[in-house]
Amino acid sequence: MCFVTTREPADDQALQDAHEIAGLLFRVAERTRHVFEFTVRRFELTPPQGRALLELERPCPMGSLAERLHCDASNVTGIADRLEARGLVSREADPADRRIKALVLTPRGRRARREIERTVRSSPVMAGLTPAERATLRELLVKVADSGQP
Amino acid sequence: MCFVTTREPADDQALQDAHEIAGLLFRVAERTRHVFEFTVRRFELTPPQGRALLELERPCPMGSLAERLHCDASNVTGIADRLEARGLVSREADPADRRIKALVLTPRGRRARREIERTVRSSPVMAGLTPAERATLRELLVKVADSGQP
DNA sequence: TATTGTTATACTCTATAACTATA
DNA sequence: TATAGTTATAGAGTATAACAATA
Repeated sequence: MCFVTTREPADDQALQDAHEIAGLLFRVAERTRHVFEFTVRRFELTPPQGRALLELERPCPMGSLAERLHCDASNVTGIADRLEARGLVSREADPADRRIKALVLTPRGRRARREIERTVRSSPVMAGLTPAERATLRELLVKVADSGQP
Repeated sequence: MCFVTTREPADDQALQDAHEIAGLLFRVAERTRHVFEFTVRRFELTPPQGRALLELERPCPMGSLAERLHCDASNVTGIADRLEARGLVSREADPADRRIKALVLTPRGRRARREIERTVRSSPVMAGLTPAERATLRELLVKVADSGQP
């Protein structure tokens, strides 16, 4: 019950799969985004603020943080202002090059970060998979996450 | 070379996998988000505008679109204003209930939507997988995408 | 002169609340 | 009165450009 085309039906199928996977990844990404927004809102944080906090497991110069967040350096000033105003991070000048200011989590910031990370990692997004399926998904996602340019 | 703990080592491993998968999903989601932002910027659209366009494969009342975008209805007014100003959508009042206005893609909006969808679907995110791996990933993502509340 | 971070500006997204038109 | 969409408002994210301090 299957009319085979005259050229590379297997490739066509692979292409179809690729398209569908991209669409699925998009859906899952949207859902992850939504769950993250909901998560950080419980800490009265916006998504960029929450992402900044997650990136600050270790102290990080503001410019480098801008790169990690894929945004202009000038934005980090405002984000850092708001996090600093709430006592979650502090600016610390680099003794060697005083132009550089690193953002450092305060004890309170560390607690918030730990809670957010814990919540994100226990997110319900992949409930409904068996342990074996999760292991397989893990392997495939590692490949996906590592492929291409960051 | 493996000291087994006294209680459910398999469950512990499953839990570890779940945590790692959540982290990986987060990374892949971030990357997908970034690729999408880059994609729609080539059309001089913002991510919410691009997402709105993707949702408008079929005409859709503004309130329903707000639900799909997970935002307040008042935001859709502005997004629709900007898309309409650029000739990508039009508002069409429902003859049966004239409070309802559906957003409808213009021919130009359909072309833009088609291009964006094509670009998203051919995104390089899952390059580096074999056809068999893609098929497996597809199945698992279907489960993930369908599990839990939307 | 080049780099790091800041400030000024403008635009968009977002939620809340008050409003209009329709039902 | 209830609902769909709008408007007003305020806060936040974003990029660009001009700026200060430091190198």
